[in-house]
Amino acid sequence: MKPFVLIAEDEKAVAELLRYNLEREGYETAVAPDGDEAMIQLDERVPDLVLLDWMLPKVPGIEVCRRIRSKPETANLPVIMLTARTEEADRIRGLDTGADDYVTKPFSTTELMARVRAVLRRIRPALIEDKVVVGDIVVDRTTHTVTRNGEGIHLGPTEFRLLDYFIQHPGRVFSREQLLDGVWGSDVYVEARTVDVHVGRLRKALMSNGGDDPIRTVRSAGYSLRAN
Amino acid sequence: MKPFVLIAEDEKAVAELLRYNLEREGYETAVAPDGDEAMIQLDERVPDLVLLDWMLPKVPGIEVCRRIRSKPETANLPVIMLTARTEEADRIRGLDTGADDYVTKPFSTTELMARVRAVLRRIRPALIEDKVVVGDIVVDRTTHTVTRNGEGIHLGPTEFRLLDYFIQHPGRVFSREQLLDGVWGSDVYVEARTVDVHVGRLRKALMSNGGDDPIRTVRSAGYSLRAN
DNA sequence: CCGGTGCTTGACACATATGTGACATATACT
DNA sequence: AGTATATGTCACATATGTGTCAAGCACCGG
Repeated sequence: MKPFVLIAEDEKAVAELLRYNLEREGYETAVAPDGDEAMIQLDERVPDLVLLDWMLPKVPGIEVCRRIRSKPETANLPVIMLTARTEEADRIRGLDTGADDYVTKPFSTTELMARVRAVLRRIRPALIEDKVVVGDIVVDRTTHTVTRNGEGIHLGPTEFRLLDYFIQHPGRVFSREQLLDGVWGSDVYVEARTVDVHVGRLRKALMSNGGDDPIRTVRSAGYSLRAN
Repeated sequence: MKPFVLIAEDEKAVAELLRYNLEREGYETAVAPDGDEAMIQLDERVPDLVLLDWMLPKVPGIEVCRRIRSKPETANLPVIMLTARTEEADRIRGLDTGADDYVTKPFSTTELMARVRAVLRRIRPALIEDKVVVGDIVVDRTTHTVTRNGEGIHLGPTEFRLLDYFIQHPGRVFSREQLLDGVWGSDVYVEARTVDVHVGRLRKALMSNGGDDPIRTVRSAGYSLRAN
């Protein structure tokens, strides 16, 4: 069962970005464009996590958060606040209200995804897979370790995140742009060709013990992890 | 290649609502505020689906629907009628005219989205699904793979797009010009004969495992994928 | 059965995408 | 500071895909 995330955010572009990234990391999502809608959806189905915009139309995010905490069935529901305000005072008020984490806009997608994972791991450890296995490759997020056929493999940070990204959806082809977005973050600018180099490094590392190439090149489309 | 939906609706608020929700779900949209405008836009570019208001200024929806059905190139175009009238008689008249579905205002957005998906899945499954099956051929867009009778088939980028295009409308015959437009893009100039070569390559690849030719040559008209 | 038109297909020159070693910086650790 | 490790780019070699042509085949109407 996929973790279900409610996105309470009125800016369409931001909501879409969140939805896209969450879904590709294997979450189920719903979007509420204002505070009222958020409350309605919360009544319909309790999510596993709420991403809550601070300034939400109709009912402000902080009020939504308060109401979430006041109802018994959602009292322990993890909430991550999104806000454009950077003032420390607000931050403290947000955490006081019971938000579990706090991210200021503009945020890096990869960072937010990491926070989402972190919060869920803390509150609902069972929902998050810490160890993913595809074929003979094992990725352990808690220890930051990769093994192939039992043998440990050393990967640099970027190669690790790259493999971690691929392993979310084995077999699926990702364009260089998607990989740059998901692995490097949508805010940094690097050449698309750089992806090739890192894929090459990842390949070399994964094949260092003699196995065959687990990454498939799809000409004019991108790369994918062999599903099997 | 997003599904393209034409919204023929004069009430701006409703049209906006539809547009917002459709675009959020990954559709491309255009709005026509009256019947004349709808007909003009239909001539310019044939959409994948039309949302058609019953009471449309200048040319009423039911008449637009009739005209859509009478033109060969739009005869099978999916149409969903929107209306405030709830009378059974109208409903029947609407379906008689050839609407594929019928939604009464006020409608729930999620319900309408579900109907849109349902109609498109029925009429043009290939637009919605990321895995399409025609006969013994399976095209998977997410993994960029093609299999026939379970055996993997390697296609170059152009051949893949060509097959993907054919599979949108199994059985339908496409002229070389249509294929150039749809597969290569309307901006590049290549010889019509080139289509022949690529069709040949696609055939060879698809028949490499011994199956029979899934593509039909229609002399002096073009090519089509055998519907079954 | 013949001629003509349209289609198929192998060859090939050219275009484009990808793989990879080298290198100059950046960053982290001691 | 000094060392080790990572990173992003480039340049060039290689692999793969593309468009065109032309010779030969298939089909159709007479």
